[in-house]
Amino acid sequence: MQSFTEENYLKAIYSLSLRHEGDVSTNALAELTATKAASVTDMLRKLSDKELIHYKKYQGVRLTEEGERLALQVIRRHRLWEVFLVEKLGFGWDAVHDIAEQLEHIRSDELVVRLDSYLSHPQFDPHGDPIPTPAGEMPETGYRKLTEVGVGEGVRLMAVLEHSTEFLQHLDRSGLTLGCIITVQTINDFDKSLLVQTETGSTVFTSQDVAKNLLVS
Amino acid sequence: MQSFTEENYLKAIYSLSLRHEGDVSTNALAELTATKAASVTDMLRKLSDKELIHYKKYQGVRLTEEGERLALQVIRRHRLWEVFLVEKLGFGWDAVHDIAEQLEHIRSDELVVRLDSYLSHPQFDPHGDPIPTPAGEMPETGYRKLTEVGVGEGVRLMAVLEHSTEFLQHLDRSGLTLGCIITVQTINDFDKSLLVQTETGSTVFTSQDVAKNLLVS
DNA sequence: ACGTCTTTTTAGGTCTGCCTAAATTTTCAG
DNA sequence: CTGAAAATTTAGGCAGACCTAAAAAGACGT
Repeated sequence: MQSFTEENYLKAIYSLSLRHEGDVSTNALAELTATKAASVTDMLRKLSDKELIHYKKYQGVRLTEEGERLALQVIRRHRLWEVFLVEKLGFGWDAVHDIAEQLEHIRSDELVVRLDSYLSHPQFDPHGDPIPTPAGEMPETGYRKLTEVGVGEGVRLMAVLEHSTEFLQHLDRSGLTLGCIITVQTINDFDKSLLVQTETGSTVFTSQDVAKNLLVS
Repeated sequence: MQSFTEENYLKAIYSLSLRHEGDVSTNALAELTATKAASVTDMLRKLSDKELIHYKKYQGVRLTEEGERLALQVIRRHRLWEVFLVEKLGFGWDAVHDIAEQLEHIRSDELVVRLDSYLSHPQFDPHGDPIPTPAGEMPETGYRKLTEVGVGEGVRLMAVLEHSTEFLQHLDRSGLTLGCIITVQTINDFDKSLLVQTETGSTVFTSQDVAKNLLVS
């Protein structure tokens, strides 16, 4: 059995290994977990002893099969709870991340099974992220970042990569909601910012920083 | 802000101070929290520094107003989650205690407010225990223990004091459910065991150990 | 290929919550 | 009232997860 902290490290390693090819660095983990590199090294030794990660000193880190299974289990719980908080308790999608960070560590297999069934086996969380299967597989989505879409293309906003309250409230204010259809009107060369048109006809200015966190299909 | 452990000690002190008059002893706390007396002493010093308990060495311990407020807040969360687990997720009343022990420590005021409202402001948990008010007051029930009921008296089973899976499954097997009406037929003098008749007409043998954990009105 | 800069690890320390063993205080029987 | 037993506290330690400072390893420009 793993501690909350260990589960958080596994999740962090998983999510960093999606972001960049190759192994995950100690410094990147330190930043994501808001700790110092030395603390990360301590934990890596421990996770390595438990055979949850492949780790060679100075070489970066990668999840073992078992480590990935556990990481996906935590992510599954996190996303199911987010669905519960939004669908059942009526929280806004911008308010659920921190609470789900706590709920994801509740230990009870039966609870996850029942919650999943109570929520009618949702496939996606309120941010559009796919929910890992009970068997520990992450469904493929094939979404692209909005930054990869060309001028004139019409696409649907499917998911967001950033879950902070600030970012999501910014989207709300811009009228960008999950599932809405948007068309890229202009791409500014010098800063890669975009002008996109929404279903309602209004035009929204979107910086690259925002666009790279929007997934479309 | 308190740690999980501190919250558990506050809850333990609260529940022991209901059981016996006067201050709570170190040993009683050690038994309830499944730790050693020396560890309890450590924690009492800490809680005393935070002014959550009245504590004089060798004299036992009592919650301050603030300590009681916090204890009741934890108990409120525990009982609300138990209602959720039984009413919404379909758990048996014998299976929810351990999960609620974890959920009760989730930190979010908004979550408790929404959960309470989602559950339609329940007054009692699945074991018949009253749910403390948001203001931090424990509702009075006036229930008696079944051991205090005389022969021939007909009463209604309102709550149970013991929440272990084993005890609750025993009640289920005996046909004793919350809300059922029972009549005391016989009290055996030598071991204080009872014969009670249920609504359905069947007669149930009830040892004193069981009867003292049944609350009726 | 070499010195410098960056990254990572090691060494040694803190704080929390637990432990055992020993000392102290309280209780209670006679 | 007193001395043994019981309850409690103190002393000193350990493990988890973090820290700072210093050492070691790796990366890189010239």
